[in-house]
Amino acid sequence: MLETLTQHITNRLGKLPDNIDLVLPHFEAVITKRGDLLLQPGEVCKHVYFIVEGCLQVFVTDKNGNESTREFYIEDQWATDIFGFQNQIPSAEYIRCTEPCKLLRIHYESFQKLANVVPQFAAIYKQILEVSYNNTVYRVNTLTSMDALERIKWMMENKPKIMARLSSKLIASYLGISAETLTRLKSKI
Amino acid sequence: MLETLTQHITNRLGKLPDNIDLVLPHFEAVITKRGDLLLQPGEVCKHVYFIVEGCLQVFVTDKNGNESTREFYIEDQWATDIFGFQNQIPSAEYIRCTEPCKLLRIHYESFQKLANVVPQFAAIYKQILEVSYNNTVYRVNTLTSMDALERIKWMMENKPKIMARLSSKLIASYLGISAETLTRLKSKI
DNA sequence: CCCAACTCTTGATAAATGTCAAGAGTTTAA
DNA sequence: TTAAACTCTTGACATTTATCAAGAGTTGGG
Repeated sequence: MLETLTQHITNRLGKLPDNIDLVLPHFEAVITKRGDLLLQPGEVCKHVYFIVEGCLQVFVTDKNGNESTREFYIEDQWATDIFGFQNQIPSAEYIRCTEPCKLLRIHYESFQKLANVVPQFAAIYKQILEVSYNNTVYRVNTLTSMDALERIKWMMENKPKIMARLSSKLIASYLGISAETLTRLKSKI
Repeated sequence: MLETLTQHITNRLGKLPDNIDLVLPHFEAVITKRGDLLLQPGEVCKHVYFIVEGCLQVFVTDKNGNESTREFYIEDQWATDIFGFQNQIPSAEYIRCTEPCKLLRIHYESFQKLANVVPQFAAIYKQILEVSYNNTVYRVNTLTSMDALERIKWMMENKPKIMARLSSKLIASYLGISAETLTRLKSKI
């Protein structure tokens, strides 16, 4: 599994950093089942997860227990509750495996150490932070400026893999609509 | 105006950095009128703005021309379209002064130079990026998991200054509802 | 200081989306 | 392999929110 991570780092930096051996030992393999929870509200998020295989759903629940998905992460991506992680404060979110997963996780202390000691690691973190922020900004703008049908079309164009891979219920929870509305509107396209 | 920025930097770093004189000369004062646009969709965002006095609205428009506000920024905050700025690509957003403003702006080239040369500047940027990302994550979660009334209450508790300062129309555009709905629901609290 | 332009509120109505229910199809885990 | 648990779709209906309109109040730039 570490080869996947090595490849990911190489791709991001353009070359294999010579200090890669400082980085890899800090990662621990985790094998999960479908439905496993990696984080629950109130819990302090101790890890950042790199996805070798599988899919993670980051979500919250409302007063009625309905789930709203903030983001899905798949192969070659990183998932965590960044703010809770960086500040080591209780999270408001769940992280769940939507399918059996092969993950590599790095603990808070290791992460901070690498970020301070290995400039390439800090650089990758900054890259990911900027892209994540941008994605979330985009998401706010789609949620406030598009109706349900437009958001569905947006997702089909911009997240076709996610759209094809996950159940309607999960997709609907990402789009901020009910599963029934998703079914009905899809037939109008 | 530069004193305000100096104070801001001191507050964030805990002390006045000794290389502050490397930083300040890169900032240029901008005085605006109510309604002035600092950025329009399609334009490449060349500056980051520090608000000494006033309020900036970052928003998009939908197919009908309705405005959706992504964020309001007030005194002692920074505003820009970070992704468009960092990648120097055309923006999708507007930035507008909701009132006459006193701003300090820093140009893209200067910003990159300082981020590379002055570690404290890079640190503040990282801080702001993390907090901005967190705010936006929170915003996605409120937009998808709360109804209009809950979002209004959330805003009254979490953004009371913004709520008191801006018109209903602007508040509504931030909450993702019409101004009429805001009026009606406010009377139910 | 004044008036045109904006703002807030309220009503009537329309449109979008949610909720509940039920049946057929599909998947999963023992 | 099979039963139980999900999933998808559709219908009927309820609820939320938007839209359009109009009048009273407020404001800010000349």
